[in-house]
Amino acid sequence: MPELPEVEVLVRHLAPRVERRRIESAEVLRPKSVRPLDRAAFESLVKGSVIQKVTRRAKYLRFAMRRPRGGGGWVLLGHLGMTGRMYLQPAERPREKHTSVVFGLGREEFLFEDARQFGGWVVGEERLAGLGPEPLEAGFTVGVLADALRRSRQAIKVRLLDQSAVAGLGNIYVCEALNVAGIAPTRECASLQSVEMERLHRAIRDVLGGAIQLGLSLPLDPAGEGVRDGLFYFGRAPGGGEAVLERFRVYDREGEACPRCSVPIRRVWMGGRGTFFCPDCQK
DNA sequence: CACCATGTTCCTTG
DNA sequence: CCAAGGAACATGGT
Repeated sequence: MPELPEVEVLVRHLAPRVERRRIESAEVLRPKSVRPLDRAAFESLVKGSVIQKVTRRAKYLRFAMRRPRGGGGWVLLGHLGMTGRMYLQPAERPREKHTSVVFGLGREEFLFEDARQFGGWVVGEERLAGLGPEPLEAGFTVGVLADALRRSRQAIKVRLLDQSAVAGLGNIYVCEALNVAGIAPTRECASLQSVEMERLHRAIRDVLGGAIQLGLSLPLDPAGEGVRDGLFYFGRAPGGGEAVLERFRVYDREGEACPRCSVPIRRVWMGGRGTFFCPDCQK
């Protein structure tokens, strides 16, 4: 479930486990998962490099790398796409069938697995150009949001999805934030009043911040027993149980009662995606 | 079999 | 230049 909160939780999980470690070997099992280099060039670039720092920008994981023996620094971006996962496991454990890229860290392997192959690794950070502000940083003020929306005639749902006004929201959290803000997804950006802008600004921060807190509160890698670390099973109880935690107010809840006014949630098609909202309290 | 899916990029059309 | 819409990517779940 990789939108900003899931990536943030993953970064915080991975950083202390991989920073300062040297990648002893690199194996690209699916060439599609690395760009712009081919498999061999990517492997030789990565091999021997040290992961210095792992941070997040929008939905990207940013790995600050350094070549061995005083060599130069470079940047590797990871993106999870729709189904990507990154985790560590003992080197002797069999790899999941969709394992795409493997970094050998001695007794452990750092794996990138991606069934649909929409994600992958990118050398360099050109992809970060053009991204809007980080919604949880101090620089993301109501004024910044208002400036990004004021002149747009697009529907607010579509604009928030495209990463240039605000970075990191995906289909789920756009629906959630608009519900919390009480704004219909079909509203033209330029029509938002300043009170609505303030509600939206707060809603974006609250929804993303709350999801991060939830993610951080869940146990990851319980006893190392799972093949994966459970990070992307937010909606389920730890250990792979079936109990689904109450997470979303409107996303994937067509026909269910709006948590605020109990009117059935509706689903429409916008920006090429299913869009969930309350027809009564989102105006 | 049909339809849906957390993302991004590219292309066409208006 | 902007906006809208669709397709593509490849696979799995219901």
